[in-house]
Amino acid sequence: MRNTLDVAKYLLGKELVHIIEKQITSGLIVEVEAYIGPGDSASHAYQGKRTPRTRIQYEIGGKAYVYQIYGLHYCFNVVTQKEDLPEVVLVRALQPLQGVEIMEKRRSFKNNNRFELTNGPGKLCQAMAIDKSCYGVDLCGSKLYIREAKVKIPKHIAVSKRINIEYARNAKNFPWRFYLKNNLYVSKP
DNA sequence: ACATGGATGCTT
DNA sequence: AGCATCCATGTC
Repeated sequence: MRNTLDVAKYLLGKELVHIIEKQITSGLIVEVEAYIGPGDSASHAYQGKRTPRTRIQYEIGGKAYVYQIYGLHYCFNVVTQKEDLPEVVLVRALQPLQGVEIMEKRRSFKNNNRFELTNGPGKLCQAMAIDKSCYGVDLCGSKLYIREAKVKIPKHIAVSKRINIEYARNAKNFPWRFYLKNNLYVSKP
């Protein structure tokens, strides 16, 4: 079985697809972070915390963990492990592929830099219309799913510490952020 | 550098 | 019940 750090790296270059009433949007995953359960003080499941929000993290891998943050934005994660092992990969940035105009409309995107359409966890959820209704969705299904991309992009993986977890005492410097080197759609730290 | 924003999960 | 927190973003 793959550990979550391997899954995180594996997901880079894969295509995330969301189909809503024949409106297709998709993008290549170019930036991710791993959140590794009970021992990770940055994880929502730190110390085995079970709440209505984290429930899905304890189910079998391959499902969507979506949560709202700051009352404003959603974040999309992939549950990665077997039952009762709450580990996830947060998707932080996409390289838009299909339905760019739909995404721009959802984001009220005007004269902005095209690299800023989906270069952040909240931005990509808005662009892909991922919200609470996607909580727990099977990512091997046919509505919101991840697949091997037909388009291939360079897969040189860079590593860094995770973003915006200064509160996470011991875990804040863990090198669990992975992104594609030189890819312009990666978020700006 | 700062306001925004509300669900979430703590503590009483 | 009340309250501090937060895996951002956009605009200042």
